[in-house]
Amino acid sequence: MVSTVAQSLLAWYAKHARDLPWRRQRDPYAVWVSEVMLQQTRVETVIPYYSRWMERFPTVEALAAASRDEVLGTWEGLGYYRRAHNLHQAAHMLVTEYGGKLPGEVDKLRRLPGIGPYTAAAIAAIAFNRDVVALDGNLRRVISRLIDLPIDPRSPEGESQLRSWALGELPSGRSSTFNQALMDLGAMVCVPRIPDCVTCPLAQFCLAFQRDVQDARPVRTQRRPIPHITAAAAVLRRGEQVFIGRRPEGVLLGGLWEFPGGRLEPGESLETCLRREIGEELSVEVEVSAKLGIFNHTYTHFHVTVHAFECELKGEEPQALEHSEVRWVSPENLEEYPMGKVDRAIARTILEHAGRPSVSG
DNA sequence: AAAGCGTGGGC
DNA sequence: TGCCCAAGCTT
Repeated sequence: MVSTVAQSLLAWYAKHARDLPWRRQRDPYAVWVSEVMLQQTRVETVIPYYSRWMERFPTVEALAAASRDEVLGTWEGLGYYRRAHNLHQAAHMLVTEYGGKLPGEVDKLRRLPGIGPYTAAAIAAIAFNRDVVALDGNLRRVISRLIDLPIDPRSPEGESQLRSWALGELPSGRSSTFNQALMDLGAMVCVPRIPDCVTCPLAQFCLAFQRDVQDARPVRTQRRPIPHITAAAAVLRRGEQVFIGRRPEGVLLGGLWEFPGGRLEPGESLETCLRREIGEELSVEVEVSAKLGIFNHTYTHFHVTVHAFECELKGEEPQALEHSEVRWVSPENLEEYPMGKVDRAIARTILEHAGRPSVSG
């Protein structure tokens, strides 16, 4: 028995489903890659990354065989770099434990790094058509409005109400379509701001619409203000080469390469900061010379202003005290080393100073 | 269980 | 401009 809600939803989806690259086949690997890329990331942003990724790593085996820098380099710019690291790790596990095939069971999927409750359910539903609910931001918003949920949809109680509603409406054996239809409805009609209730196929079932409180659903939780910090970075030179280090795993921008440096402490000058940081990280003394530039950036939970300086080494060789790996590289080769936004901007500036225009803006 | 973890786009 | 958001996971 298919509920009226499901009937209306699936009829709408039959006409309006988005044509997305990862929907053109039902390869579990492709579904997995797309789901991980889509975590906290817009569809339009993901599409070009997804295409490049599937070209370079078309199978679990190809991904497992790739180098860390190939993987991170393909991911560069997408953010939340632990996702790429986890994808790589999970590919190794899949090759050794599952013959390179993704399992279709939620509990087995959950054991792979980077696969949480949502992604496990999404793969099980979309790729294997299992009768499970993949509760993402879209479904939380759509269902919060349908049932006029007056509490935080991420709280245990809110989550439980959303899930039991969805399970009750889910047409058995059509889970793949049902879940994706709710996501598309959330992405195109039941959008966060100014939902298009006039064209919504579920308006007749929507309690928030009937009560005209759709703008107040889902209920929002408060966020904390984010601080602003100042930092200094050093471009150490040895002849034509410059110094970079790889950030350790599990920290901000883990696994990516960077120019050494760090956060300015209260009352400290930029020069003192840089000499202190280089001493702590690399156990060498430097002389701070020309300023290369000032770079602003916003991360998830703080803003930063980075002052980059050319620095001269006094004799000794830098030690990798806080980096997992360090290297002297020619500026024209910097591109091969995956970096976050700020360090990539510094790298481009170095190239410009060397009289080579950056590749793109 | 609250906080850390990127980036780009819309208004 | 500054803030909010966009298919979450981990500790």
